[in-house]
Amino acid sequence: MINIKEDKDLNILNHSCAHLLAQAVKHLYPHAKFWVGPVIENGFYYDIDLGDDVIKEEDLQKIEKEMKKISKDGKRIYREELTREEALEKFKNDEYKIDLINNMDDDAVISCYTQGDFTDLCRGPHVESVKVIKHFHLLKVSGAYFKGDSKNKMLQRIYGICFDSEEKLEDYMNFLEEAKKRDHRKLGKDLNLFMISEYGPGFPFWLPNGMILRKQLENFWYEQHTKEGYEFIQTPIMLSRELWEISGHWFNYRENMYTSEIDEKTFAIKPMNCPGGMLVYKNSLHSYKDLPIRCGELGLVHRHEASGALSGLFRVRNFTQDDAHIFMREDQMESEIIRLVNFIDRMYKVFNLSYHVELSTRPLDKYIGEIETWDRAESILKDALTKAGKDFKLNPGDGAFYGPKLDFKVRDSLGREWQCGTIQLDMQLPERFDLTYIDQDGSKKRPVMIHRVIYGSIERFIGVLIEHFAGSFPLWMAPVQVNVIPINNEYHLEYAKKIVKVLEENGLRTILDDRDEKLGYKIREAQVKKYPYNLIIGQKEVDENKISYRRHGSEETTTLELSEFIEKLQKEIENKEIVK
RNA sequence: GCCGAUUUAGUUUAGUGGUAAAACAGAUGCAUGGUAAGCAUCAGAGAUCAGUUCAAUUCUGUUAAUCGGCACCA
Repeated sequence: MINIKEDKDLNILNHSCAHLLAQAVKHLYPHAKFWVGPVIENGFYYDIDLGDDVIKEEDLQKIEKEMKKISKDGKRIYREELTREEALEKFKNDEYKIDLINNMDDDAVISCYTQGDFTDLCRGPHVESVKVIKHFHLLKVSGAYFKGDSKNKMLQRIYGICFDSEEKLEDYMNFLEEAKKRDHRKLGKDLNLFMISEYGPGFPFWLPNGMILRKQLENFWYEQHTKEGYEFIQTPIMLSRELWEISGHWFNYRENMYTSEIDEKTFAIKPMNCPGGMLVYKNSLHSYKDLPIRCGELGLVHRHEASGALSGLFRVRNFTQDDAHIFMREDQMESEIIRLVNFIDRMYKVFNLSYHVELSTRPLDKYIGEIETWDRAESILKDALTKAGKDFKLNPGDGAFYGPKLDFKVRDSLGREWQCGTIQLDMQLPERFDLTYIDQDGSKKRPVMIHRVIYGSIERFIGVLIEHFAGSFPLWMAPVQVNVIPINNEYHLEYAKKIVKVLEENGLRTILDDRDEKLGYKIREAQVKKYPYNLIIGQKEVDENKISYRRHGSEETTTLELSEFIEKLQKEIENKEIVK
């Protein structure tokens, strides 16, 4: 997929297209005022103040038409440089542009671009003429807070994208269509993986097929973490308010927490697993020799997410974090983080997921602890990443309130990024809970702690996997692994049943399609349901005592001895193969 | 939570100010031997609460959920 922001030519073209959009909007809505119109990965947008007017989806066509008209007219685009005073004078009736000018550095070059009857304050560069802006499409319209702050008023934002050929534009539109087909919400319904009831917005229900995915992921997780030296716990869903006051959640995370009164005391349902983990650590004394302690928990958390934020399995109100807390000595931090980064990399490779890492640093306002502690924690994370040989993007101010973090972001089918894994250094909780270990010299020392998840949430991770595999899961995860279809129930059912029995005895999730239907009908359904292996059992197979299979997505038929077939599948499962 | 849109059967869609149409899925019967939809019958629907109207699924508003964004975030 093309990243418009990073493609130099397309970047300029899209930026010019944003100006073209603004010009067209100005023609149709003369009172419109413009904030900013930047280029983004998927095109561009422009934020517009239309007063009481509202642009609706159907108005986009009208605006597009006006844009085409202006483009055809083919005016040149002129650059002009201004002094600050000239600029303030020129845009004196436009509070948005004045705001921009006033926020520019003293030595900034102030320039504006003019095309026909439209002038916009802009750094540029731009294409030389509006006539080269031809292959574009306005995609959506939405509200967007002025300066990205929900306390400010809402402007109207129009999104669009522009290419240098009609063909590329069409390709992109086709890509959007294709992406819709792998939307996990649609596939979740089609494949009976999960459901969300209107009685519980954001609270997913897992259906039998989805449960198998979950179970496989959980088993794999336990297996890998055991190998990595983790031990496992389970802490309560609900704990009393005092605990959340100690942890800081009560003051920093209260609006996202569900609470309840029990025996006249306030309890909160856990939005995070850490405080419970702290209590477990404190349950016994620890020697320096025992560190690092890696303590895992598949913990079900509840968070009151804003209604507008909910989205399928990607953003829900209860989810299971594949959490772990690692308690260690300061001298163990770096090696432990490097080890973790590599562990996460290994886990994602199994799913063939690509990702990138971001380092999120101290939030500007909502944080606990000392700035020096934060700085130290941030530099430890940075150094560990560098030593692990990972590139990363800096995400200033995006850390959790208790510490900086490394975020592992995975893309969905539409190119949107979702945070899955995260490594968060917490230099606050050990302090707040007065965690200690006994050092070599018998003195009490404070351990440092990491919170980390790899899947992030099992819910979100499954959502990503559904889209990533378009519902055709690797054999080891697939809810149904083998579908057995006898051609004629009268003659082949008995043999088919025998095969099903052997497959099941060998641990393969098998179903028998013995419905009284024509073969073509059953084959079609097998394809639609994306069963990985479909066995067709007819006279030939009965006579030769063999099986014939067709792999999902292929039209080839292969005939094998049953034992060979089982061996092949077991190998595919064992290796967690991804068949493309 | 904010801006905008949407809501018809289990699913996907049509249509209408006066009896709501279909495909797939479901039930029943018939048909069915080689790789993507056999036939017939049956059953099943306008989210919510109001308003306008002789009459509302259709118009207006409400609430809810969902979708696209924003803000927030795993």
